[in-house]
Amino acid sequence: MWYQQFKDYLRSTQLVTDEDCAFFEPYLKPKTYKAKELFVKEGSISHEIGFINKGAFRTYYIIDGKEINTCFFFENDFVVDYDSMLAQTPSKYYIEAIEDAEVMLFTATVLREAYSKSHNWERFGRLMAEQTYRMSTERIESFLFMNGEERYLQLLEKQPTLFERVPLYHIASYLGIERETLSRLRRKIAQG
Amino acid sequence: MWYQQFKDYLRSTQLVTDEDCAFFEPYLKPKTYKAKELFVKEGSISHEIGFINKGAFRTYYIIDGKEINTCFFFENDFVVDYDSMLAQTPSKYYIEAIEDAEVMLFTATVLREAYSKSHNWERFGRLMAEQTYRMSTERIESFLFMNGEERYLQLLEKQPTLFERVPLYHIASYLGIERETLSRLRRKIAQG
DNA sequence: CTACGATTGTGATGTTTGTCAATTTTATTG
DNA sequence: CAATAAAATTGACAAACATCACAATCGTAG
Repeated sequence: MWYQQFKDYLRSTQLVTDEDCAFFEPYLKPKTYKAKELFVKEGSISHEIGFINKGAFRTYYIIDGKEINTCFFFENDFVVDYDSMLAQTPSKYYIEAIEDAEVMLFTATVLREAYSKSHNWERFGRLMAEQTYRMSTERIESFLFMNGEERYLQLLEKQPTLFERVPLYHIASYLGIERETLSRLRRKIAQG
Repeated sequence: MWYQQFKDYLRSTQLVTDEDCAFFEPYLKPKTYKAKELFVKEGSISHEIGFINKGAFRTYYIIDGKEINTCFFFENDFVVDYDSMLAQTPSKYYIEAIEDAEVMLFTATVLREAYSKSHNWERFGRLMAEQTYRMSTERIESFLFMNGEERYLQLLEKQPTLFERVPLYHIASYLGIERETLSRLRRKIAQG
């Protein structure tokens, strides 16, 4: 059952009690997405967060008619335009299912209410924000410290599963390089 | 008086009560830094956070013997290697005073205690983390969306004061370009 | 004022990566 | 299985930026 997976995930964090979980229960809405369906559209303000039971999403923006990926989400991740949700400003991104997906939806309003009502949820929110920040720092550092080749090799090591589920041209744009450049890079590395 | 400035800042956020503030008071330690003095050294784990009453700091790392700036702090900012403090891992950065500075120091331990004791402080922590995350996202986007010239123009518009307090070669490395490139860029822009 | 160091600017040249156009390989669908 | 679409590769060329070497300017201690 979908809700169970969410609950199991929350329990595993050891941050909230069963009682805290129960608060959310009535506000959860299951939803499915077909591959290529949009979760967030550029220009819209994000009011919903999804916990992914199954499937995958990508976040991308369009510049000069070209799609650039900034983020991938998988099982047990929260799919959300965190930035747009936090600031309540129009999203600069699209979020698209790249596989058929099942998510549990809840609204930002409910989340904020949980933050207000429960110190535990507030802490949960802080830790989520801190974790998200650290991931984003890592990404900045990868751009500052490394060149395209090093970023590729690091990604290969850190998220090998990404390469099984996502085509290379999506990964290239995530790495901040052109798909042609990634292709040449891979040949160079393969040849030694 | 130094503490007053910190208190005024906290009040202005409207997130914590006078009582919440009072909790911190006994743990605050004023300290001065001379220009070029280090606040954080690469390899150390950050246990302290500083509220800046006066002065400026920069965060940089060294790669191939070259310093690269990632961040500047000024009055009413918290100077801290947030990443190292959160994860309690050795810092990858140096933080250096670039002007004589006065800060109010407090420890990460005290902050965590405040988080536990007070829902208000926990919320404060969440909002800080969220804000920091958003700033870091903006920086990532500036690298993905823009070239050196566009990053320069954006910085000029968003933080004009930076250019009055920080030499151009520091700004160049913050923008991710060489100082020569920035110089050429500025000439090109000046000429139209 | 003068001299020195710090900062900024300039020219010549090389490297890296992007762009465009085309082709090959792989996956998907009727 | 053939037809078609999607993904990956390749080569030729252009643009952006780095590097190195040196010159000009600015600010400040003596």
